[in-house]
Amino acid sequence: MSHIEKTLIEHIEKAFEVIFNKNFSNIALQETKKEFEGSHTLVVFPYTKELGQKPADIAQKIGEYLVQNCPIVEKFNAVQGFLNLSIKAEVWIQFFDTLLKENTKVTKNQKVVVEYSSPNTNKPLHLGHLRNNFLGYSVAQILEEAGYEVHKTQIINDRGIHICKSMLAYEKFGNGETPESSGLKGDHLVGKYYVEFDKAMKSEIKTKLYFDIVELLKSENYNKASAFSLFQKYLLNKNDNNKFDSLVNSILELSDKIKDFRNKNYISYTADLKELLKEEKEKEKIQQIKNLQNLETQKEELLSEFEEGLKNETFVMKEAQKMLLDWESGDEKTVALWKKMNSWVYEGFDDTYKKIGVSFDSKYYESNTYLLGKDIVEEGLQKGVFYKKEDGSVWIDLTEDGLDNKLVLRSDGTSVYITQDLGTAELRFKDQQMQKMVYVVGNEQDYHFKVLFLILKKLGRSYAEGLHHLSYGMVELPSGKMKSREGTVVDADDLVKEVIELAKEKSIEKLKAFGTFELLTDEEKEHLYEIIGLGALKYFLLKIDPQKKMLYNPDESVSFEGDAAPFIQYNHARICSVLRKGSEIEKADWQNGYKTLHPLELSLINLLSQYNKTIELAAEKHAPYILTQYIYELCKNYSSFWSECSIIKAESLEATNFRLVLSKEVAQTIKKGMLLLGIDVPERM
RNA sequence: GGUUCCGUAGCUCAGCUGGAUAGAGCAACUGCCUUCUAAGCAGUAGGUCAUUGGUUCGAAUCCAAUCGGAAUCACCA
Repeated sequence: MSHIEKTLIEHIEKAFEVIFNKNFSNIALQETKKEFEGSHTLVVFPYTKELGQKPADIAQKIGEYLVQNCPIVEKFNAVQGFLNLSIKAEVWIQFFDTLLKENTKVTKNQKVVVEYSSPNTNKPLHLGHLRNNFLGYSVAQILEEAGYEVHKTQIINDRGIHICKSMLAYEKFGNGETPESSGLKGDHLVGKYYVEFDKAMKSEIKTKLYFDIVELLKSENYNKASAFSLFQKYLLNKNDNNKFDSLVNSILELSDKIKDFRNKNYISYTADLKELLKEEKEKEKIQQIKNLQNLETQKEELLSEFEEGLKNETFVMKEAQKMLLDWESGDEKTVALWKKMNSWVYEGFDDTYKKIGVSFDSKYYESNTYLLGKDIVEEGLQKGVFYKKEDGSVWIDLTEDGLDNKLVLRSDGTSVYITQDLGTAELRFKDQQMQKMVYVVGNEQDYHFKVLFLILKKLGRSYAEGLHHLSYGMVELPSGKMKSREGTVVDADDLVKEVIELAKEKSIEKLKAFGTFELLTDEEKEHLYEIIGLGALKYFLLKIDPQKKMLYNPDESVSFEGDAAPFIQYNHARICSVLRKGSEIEKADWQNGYKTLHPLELSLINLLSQYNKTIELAAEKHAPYILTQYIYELCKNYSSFWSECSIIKAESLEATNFRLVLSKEVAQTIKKGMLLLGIDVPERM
């Protein structure tokens, strides 16, 4: 709380006591809305009951008292139950002066581990990873600014069936290709073979027979017997047993039901459910349509299960699964290939991380941690937190906490995802001794982390209370979700390149217009395009509340105007420009000599004073978007100030000096804040 | 079906620990570069805050129900 607020609150408490003979302890002020005069507002409604007077009267009386007795209050206005207070200009100027001198950075004496990025090593990073990376990096920076000791880390998913797919395809079709020979970035090369695998699997699956079966199952005019005979033939080809029998049976039964339902109720596909809903009539019909839709959804689900099942029966898939087993048993050749391809991927990732300006203090690999956690399972069993089923699998009952029963160890004694994460959390704590830990992971894992944290709590881990899942929504395209299989992913490297190119285009004409083009070396220009392009992209991704899914429209691209990074960077560059010009100007004692304060100057001082509070809030909520809002607000105010108030040619030397100092402070705050977002700001643009 | 999250201007989003006439940006329209960088400034227009009910002096905000959308509920990771 600022000195001004404190003084006001003290006097308001006093006023209540003197005028009404009442004591109120937790008095809160709020910012005055722009349309009204003043900077601080007391809302008096909460006190009306106790005081038994009209809100406007209370406001009036307290206002009068404050003007008389509180030395910092200049004047007031009372609108209904709102008492708006104006503070004297010299108080603001003095306040600003102390603001410049004070250094309020406090240390929290706590360590936070921030985990983010966590990619798979079978394909390159995409737009979703960018959101994750920018968020994680920025949250780490903000926590550090708020006084925490921060350790940035990631866990790399470097093992599993997905990597084996790339490896297998590489073995089959790679012909010894390398990043050097192909000119491809390592992660893109490996990603290419991941796609190759998918192609191979699909071509294996796309036999006429397969199509016939699926088509038959999808349609409603099937012949049950022929469906079965086709199906048997297909499976015979695959030399497999008839484990799909029941699945196919269910699908056929559902088809029957749907057909039946249609015939009985005469429902047509064309019935417009939404129209009916709007008019709220024909409720019966609506219900029927819903029932039908329900059946159809069920059928679709079974069908996709069937198709997935068929994929697992392909030769390539079997081979990939064998490869995984080989890897797990430490087969030399497999491990060597795995190492080689992973190293390509890491090189590619490092390039990308470097380009986008994120970094890590440590890395964990799942190949090292996937066996962890079994001792915790043992501990849990002893403590009675877990229980064992007859088949040897270990579970935890979370039904009392509103969750389900959850498996923590397979019946064959191997780890599952959550076992690993338990073990990894324990390992992290051993390594870092942190009080808090932030996992930056997509919201499809909300349930997983709920369970994870709950288990650690039940096991009595000291660090369990400090665990936080920073869950963020998926990045979607106008066409819907990004799917690598359908080729609708936005590749991180491509996007970064595009956005820098775009920045270059826009910048060149601007630079020429401002006469800056000749002042910069080619190297400086390239750097400028990069920080503008990347800045725009980062800001675009960070300014949205993480928990919301966000829409990325490639056609509209990333914004360079308005609420966007270039506008903020532009303000910084502009200030630097005026500061260069102002450095020649004679000094003057603005602290005592500058008496009148423009409303925009006042609000700038006010905003600058809120920096620490903003960081604190952003750190507490793990929310960089709170910081983007603050910086944008600051810039908008400054921009208005810029066009309203002349700096170099101000009305007095004191005014010029004051405005130069004010501008410098704004520029520094912009720079500091933007760096916490991972965005650099230029001195010329 | 259970759980969680979301629904605010044509579009993308703020506001949600209850307070004044619900705010920005984009897109549209009007002005403003002979003056510190116009990636800007000033303005116009655009809203049933999904719906209904409740709590309250006061609800976009809190509670309940309903409607829409998403995620999740694997001996996958």
